[in-house]
Amino acid sequence: MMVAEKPNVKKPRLPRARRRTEATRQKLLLAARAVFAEKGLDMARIDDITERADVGKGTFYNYFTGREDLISQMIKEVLNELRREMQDRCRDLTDINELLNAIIGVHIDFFRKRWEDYVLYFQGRADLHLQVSYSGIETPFIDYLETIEELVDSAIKYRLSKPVLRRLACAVAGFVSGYYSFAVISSEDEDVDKVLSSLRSALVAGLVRFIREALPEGLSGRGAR
Amino acid sequence: MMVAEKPNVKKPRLPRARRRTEATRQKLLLAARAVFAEKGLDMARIDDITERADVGKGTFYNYFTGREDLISQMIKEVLNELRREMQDRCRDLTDINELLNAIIGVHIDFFRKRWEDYVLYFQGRADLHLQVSYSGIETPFIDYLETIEELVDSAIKYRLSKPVLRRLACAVAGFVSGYYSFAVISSEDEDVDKVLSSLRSALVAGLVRFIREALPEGLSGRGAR
DNA sequence: GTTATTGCTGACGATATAGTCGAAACTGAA
DNA sequence: TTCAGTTTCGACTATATCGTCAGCAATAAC
Repeated sequence: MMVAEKPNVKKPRLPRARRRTEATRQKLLLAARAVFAEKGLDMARIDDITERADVGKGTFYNYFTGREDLISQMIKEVLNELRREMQDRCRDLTDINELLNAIIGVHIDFFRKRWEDYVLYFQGRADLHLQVSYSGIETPFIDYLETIEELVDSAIKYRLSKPVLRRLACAVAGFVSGYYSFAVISSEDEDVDKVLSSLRSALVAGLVRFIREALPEGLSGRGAR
Repeated sequence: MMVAEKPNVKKPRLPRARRRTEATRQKLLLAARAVFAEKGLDMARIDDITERADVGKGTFYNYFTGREDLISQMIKEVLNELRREMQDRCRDLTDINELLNAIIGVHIDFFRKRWEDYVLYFQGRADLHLQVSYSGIETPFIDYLETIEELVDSAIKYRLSKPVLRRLACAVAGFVSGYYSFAVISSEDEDVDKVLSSLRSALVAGLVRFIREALPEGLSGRGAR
């Protein structure tokens, strides 16, 4: 007893150490999320992050080359999670109406549960408008738009042109984040998500009409219905 | 000849000097606009601004107590102009459909002509989500929402409740800025404004439906129509 | 137990930026 | 011209923050 499987281990590749370092990385990311939501991407000091993560300052630079790297990685991760959730929830929706509602719904749920990530998403997007911003931020957002496009595209029989799909994606993504950002600052006691849901159908109705008009002839969703 | 009106001047209050200092202030504001659009609110150094305005550093502090003050004033001014243009263009529109289209149209025109102000608008809004941001920024945005609400309210016979109006305002403002922000980063060669206009009617159609449902009974615009 | 490797630390040097302030330039009036 | 009031200037100080690095601690290998 208590003997076997030692000789054949070869290289389990530092299982415990590996877990430990991954934990530190997560501590840093978690701390960064909080600090970013508190002070913004630019005003957050590295010291703030390491102190909140309760690690030495040097440790930060073991995991990231600097603030730019950190932000780029975080945005990439957040957007990937958002994309994954969209894909999961929309996997087999073929009705365009349902699909759009689902896409927006995913965003609502996502933002509600993860305020810090929403702030990151918004701040990152704001930086996209600048002439000099953090590098490596743009492509994740493009990929994110493309995911929406793919979902819409696969739910529509007739192919929409690339530009039209892109417009739809911009409209959906823009509307949700835009509405949310205003609602959050102006209606304290209201249940923002609930309300957003009611407006959601308004937008969806409009978008479906937009799609119908963009199609060559009738035929919107999966068929005549 | 060349004599009169000297004794009675009292104090025209330095008309020329006044103009001169106002010019300096404008130089600073103009420079700040450009620098903010280039580096963002936080990363813009005061030196950047004064240098671009071609004034000494100390001059900056003659006009503003610091960066916070500058940003607060700029956002206030930009939003006031936006509100004024909305009020001008929507003065006597009583059809809710037309009105919503006009409101969105004003935003499109405004943003197109003034990229730096759009960036400022967006960056400022992003900062509203933070726990610590520039002070004095929030109320201008609320006022701006309320202007939209007033316009909508005055175009509808039946009174909508305050929360419903607020939701509409958030939807309109959020949609335009949100769509714009994505469109601008993703479709280089496209005419963003043109496209936005086409999507605009989609949103408006949805919103009008939303309003109809929120009303006690029929009666949407100025009458039966 | 000893050694090698890897991860963690926080004080430190270098740099960058905010805001100040006394002097200079300018303005309009007399 | 002279003068008082006002505006501008930019060198300077104080401070804040970055990123480094030499040493320490924890872990894995032997």
